[in-house]
Amino acid sequence: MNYLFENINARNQGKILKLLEAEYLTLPKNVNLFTIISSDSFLGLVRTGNLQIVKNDYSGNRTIVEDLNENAVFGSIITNLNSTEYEVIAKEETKIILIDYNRLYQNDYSKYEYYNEFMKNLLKILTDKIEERNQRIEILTKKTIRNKLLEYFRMLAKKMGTRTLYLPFSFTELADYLAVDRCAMSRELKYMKEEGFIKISSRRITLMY
Amino acid sequence: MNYLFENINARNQGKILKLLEAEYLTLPKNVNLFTIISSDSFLGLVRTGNLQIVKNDYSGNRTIVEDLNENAVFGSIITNLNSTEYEVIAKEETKIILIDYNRLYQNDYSKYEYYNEFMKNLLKILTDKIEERNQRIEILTKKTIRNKLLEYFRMLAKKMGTRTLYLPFSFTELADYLAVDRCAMSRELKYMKEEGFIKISSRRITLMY
DNA sequence: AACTTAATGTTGCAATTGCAACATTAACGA
DNA sequence: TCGTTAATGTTGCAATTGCAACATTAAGTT
Repeated sequence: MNYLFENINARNQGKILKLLEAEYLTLPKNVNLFTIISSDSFLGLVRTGNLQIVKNDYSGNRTIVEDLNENAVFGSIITNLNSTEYEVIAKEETKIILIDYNRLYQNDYSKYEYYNEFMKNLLKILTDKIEERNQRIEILTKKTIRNKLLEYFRMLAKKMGTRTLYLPFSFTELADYLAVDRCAMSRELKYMKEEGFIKISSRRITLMY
Repeated sequence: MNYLFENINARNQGKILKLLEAEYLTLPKNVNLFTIISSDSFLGLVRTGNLQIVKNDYSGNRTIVEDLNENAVFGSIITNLNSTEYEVIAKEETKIILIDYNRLYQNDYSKYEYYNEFMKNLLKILTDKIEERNQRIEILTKKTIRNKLLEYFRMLAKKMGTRTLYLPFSFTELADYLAVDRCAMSRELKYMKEEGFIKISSRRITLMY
């Protein structure tokens, strides 16, 4: 895991947040961030709780763009939020920090050695975000629901190092993530169970191959 | 466009490249970078020419991960290349610079003020890469070939600011990009032409809606 | 120009999928 | 605990798509 403040002590952390005029916010459960603030040019950091970035497009489709937990970074540096199509929803009470995105670039803080560390961390986080996107693209690129599921399961299993994995979200959300019809996915999972490929009990899935 | 050396003069550019022990390479047409070098932990910069990062997965599918021209940045900071599945192919003779990825993080160059600028540029480039990925995900998320095509055309048209757009790659490559069967895509394009949605002459496409 | 190779176009057909409509179960709030 | 809402499961059916096989055209090479 990469944290924005990795290798930066609490004191310097505070200095950075002050330099950048960071803003502290608490989002109640099920509240959309954009009902509280209007700007979309920020770098956000989840302190505690859980956030989802959700896109509702004109044809009524709903997609989870990101599912964010403690220490996760979000904002227009990562997702173009400048559209009414996006919602940033707290799935539970969530504490966040917002940093004006422009301040990151405007000033030259290179004289503060810890700021350089901060930038390095940010770089690493962005690299990870790209990797996340690449993985999703990898999955979406598969031509059948079964192959999308298998690719996804394979990745999760690899991350966890076992053949048993826990879905980080619900089946409804999984269907969104894979960009397939939930019912069709449910049917495919049934077939895969029947053929002995996988075992499912609630969100625990075991690969049998 | 964002360049790695934006706002850095030639002299300091040279210093940075020296600090980072950058390596200069020329790739002949149709040559895979990995037939020349073995390391995959680098940050690459295209000086002139054209590169494609292509993935061949185990089931024989071929996908263009990236299509890179002058000033484009590539490497494991953006795409996990640590797999024999990837090829970095020069579509024409291409000059590149390679920087050992680890050197970016290992040392503390914050004393060089231009290095901070360099990091900022890199940050901006990564942000753009994420945006690229998000756009592709947006497209791949559409459920029909027609909607994928329309979403893609819409984005290109928006970029160009007109209803007429030029495909940056061939139809075969477009099918890869959209992750659909080329023949099925060709059929769909025919229908769209017949219905008067679009006009096509070679790679120039005009939106009629 | 002749030849080779790559790209594009076309179509029938079977497989996969989305959609709709509904049943069942789980989760949640009063 | 009851009632409500959200999540999950199920299935028929029509639409979409991938696949295969082949024709045509364009591009590249000698």
